Amino acid sequence: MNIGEAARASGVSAKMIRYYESIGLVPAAPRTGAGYRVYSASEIQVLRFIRRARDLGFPVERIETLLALWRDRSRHSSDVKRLARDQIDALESKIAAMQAMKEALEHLAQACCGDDRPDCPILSDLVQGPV
Amino acid sequence: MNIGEAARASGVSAKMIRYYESIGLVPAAPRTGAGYRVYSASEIQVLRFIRRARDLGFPVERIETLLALWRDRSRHSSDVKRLARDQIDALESKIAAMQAMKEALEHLAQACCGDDRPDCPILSDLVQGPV
DNA sequence: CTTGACCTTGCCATGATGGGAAGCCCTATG
DNA sequence: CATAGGGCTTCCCATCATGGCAAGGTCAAG
Repeated sequence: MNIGEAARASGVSAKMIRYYESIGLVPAAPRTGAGYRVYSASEIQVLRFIRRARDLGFPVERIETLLALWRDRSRHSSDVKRLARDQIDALESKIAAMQAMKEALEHLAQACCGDDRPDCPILSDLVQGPV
Repeated sequence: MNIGEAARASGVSAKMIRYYESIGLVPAAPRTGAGYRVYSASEIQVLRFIRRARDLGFPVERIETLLALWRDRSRHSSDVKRLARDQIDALESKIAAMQAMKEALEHLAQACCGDDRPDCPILSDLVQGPV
């Protein structure tokens, strides 16, 4: 299986597969005589694992740990759960920060009549700071 | 006022002030004979404006537009309001995406007993995909 | 044998920010 | 007056994960 096919099968772009290889997240794929990377079903599984972990917002660095746990048959599920909780916490704090921005903006937008006149509490707030 | 003082007064780091100048977000500051940038109160105001807009999550590119509207005395507040609404929408969609990640993870974490045994629905999900 | 699709590597760009180095400048203190 | 320390300058590098492009090799089908 060539890299393009592996990309289609795993949902990870060929570019990213090469990148993951370059940073050591996945082992270097064997090559054909012409230098083409060759993938088998188990590699596809790993790539899909990575893809799904990325979809859950895990940074690549954490995925390394997740993969190590996955490979470790004597792992403790508590370790996996802790990683998940950490990720949940990270997401929560980002969400909270953005929620705060959104609410501040909503307040301002609500106060702005949004017509043809120049007066605008949004700009006033930006220029003089929150009251 | 030197750049360090301007940074302290505006809450924008000296590094960022130079960056904003380099990308044309703020006009080039006048220099002393020795080449030091010099800032006056009105520049500080602009920098503070930028700082607050960044705090509300506006990307620098949008701030350029906000600054233009601010300077334009014949602006329509509706234009400002539209930018604010766009930013609210952008924040909302990012929040929604992260919220979805968080909920998916919470489901998984809830199903993981988190003990010394290796069995873990989180890893199972990553490897075989959401059911 | 040609054509088109695919692969390779390598470089550049993103966005906003920080770090650091090399070197110049200013001020205060001894 | 000399020197030390802190501030300024520019320039380069790194982040994080991803995409794009270009030059060149490869493979398969017609």
